[in-house]
Amino acid sequence: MSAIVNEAPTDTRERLLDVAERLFAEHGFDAVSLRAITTDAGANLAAVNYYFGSKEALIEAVVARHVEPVNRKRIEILDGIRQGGQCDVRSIVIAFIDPVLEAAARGIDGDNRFFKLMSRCMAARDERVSRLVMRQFPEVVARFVEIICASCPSVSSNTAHLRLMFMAGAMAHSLFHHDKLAILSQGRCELPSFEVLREEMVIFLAAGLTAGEMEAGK
Amino acid sequence: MSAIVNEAPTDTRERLLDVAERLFAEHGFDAVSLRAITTDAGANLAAVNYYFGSKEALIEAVVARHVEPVNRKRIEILDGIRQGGQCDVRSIVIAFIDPVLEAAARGIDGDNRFFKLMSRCMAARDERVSRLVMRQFPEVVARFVEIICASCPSVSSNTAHLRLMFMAGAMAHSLFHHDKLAILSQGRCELPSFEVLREEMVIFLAAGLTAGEMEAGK
DNA sequence: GTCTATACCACGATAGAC
DNA sequence: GTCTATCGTGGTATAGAC
Repeated sequence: MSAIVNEAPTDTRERLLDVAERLFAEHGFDAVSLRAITTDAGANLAAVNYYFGSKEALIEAVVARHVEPVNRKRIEILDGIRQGGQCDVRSIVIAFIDPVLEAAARGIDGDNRFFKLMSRCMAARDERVSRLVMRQFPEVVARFVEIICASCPSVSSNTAHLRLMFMAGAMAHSLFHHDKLAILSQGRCELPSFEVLREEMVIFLAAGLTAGEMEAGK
Repeated sequence: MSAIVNEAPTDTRERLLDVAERLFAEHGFDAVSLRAITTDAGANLAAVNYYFGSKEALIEAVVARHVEPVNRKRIEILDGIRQGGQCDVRSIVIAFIDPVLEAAARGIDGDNRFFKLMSRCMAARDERVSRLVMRQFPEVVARFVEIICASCPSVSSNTAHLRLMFMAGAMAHSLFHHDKLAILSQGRCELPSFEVLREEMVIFLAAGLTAGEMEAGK
């Protein structure tokens, strides 16, 4: 199909990443064969192994391409918050969520490719993605825990860690499965736009993060 | 190893389910081969296809064995709440979470097999598990949405659906990944017991569900 | 009915030719 | 750098033994 067409001046390696990303997001890591990827990318079967070493390494490369900038952006936003002196919980939640939504919006096509990819990773207990997560997330976790504790004096470090985990799970799951709401609700729930979903998420998670805090202040 | 040992008077079909459950939970659906399952269960390779029709159907059977009683219990608890007239959000959250924790506790071994299994399902966009979920969860969703709306007058049906999804995601993710907290936190967070995790979850989720409600009442 | 042996095709990986 | 050939392993289907 897209055999010799060189739509963009991308080299084989990059074409493989693009195709793999699209197929992985839609069908899952295991359901997509290297043969499907290389055929679609107009490359030879052995190309993946040549450029990446293994299917596992390809998966890691596909994921890392998105996760790294997202986490960099998160920390960047947290830095801005700390300097600004403002520490309301709402902006903490937004610092966690928005880089993900923006990364998705940057995607070439309008579908939820990035959400799907991300959520597939979070549930993949496989070592292939786990390793990447373990290497990259400790810093993000530490930064968020720190600012949560600063913003909510009554929340201990242990609790902050747990609440961060709840937040991550809620976000990943809803971004991944929000399009199933119509069926799950038997038509009683209309599909939310991403703007609505984002706002609902922020409200829910901010309330959860501050649970037990006194509600006196704003 | 466990070749001809007939530890319990279980038939082949049940042995296959037990072994598959254990291996799936630990390594994932795709990582476990039918050969590994049948060998461990002391059965022939073709046994899975004979009893279940396919690996996909085996997966569905393994999952359904746990999901069905959990959802039955959830609705049972909700019925009790409605009759009792009490409608505080805390008991709604507990009605959602506890059947899962109890199902896990009923497990033969002390590990988190059931959590892992459940979480693997939630992220599996595969049709194999999706179909089961779609068939079984609409009633549960409807019941929880109904009681959330009744308990929180300012929460619309749409919002209730979304918050339920946040709750599901937070629960699944934290049950699945809580044992990674030590690494993710670089040792700064101690592993919570399930009692602690449960209580933290209830607090967080109850706060999220009632977000925007007036905090006058208990 | 329950189970076994076995054959089939697709998969990931790799060695070596070009 | 790229491709072909090949190997071991995966899920599946079936014929037939008990």
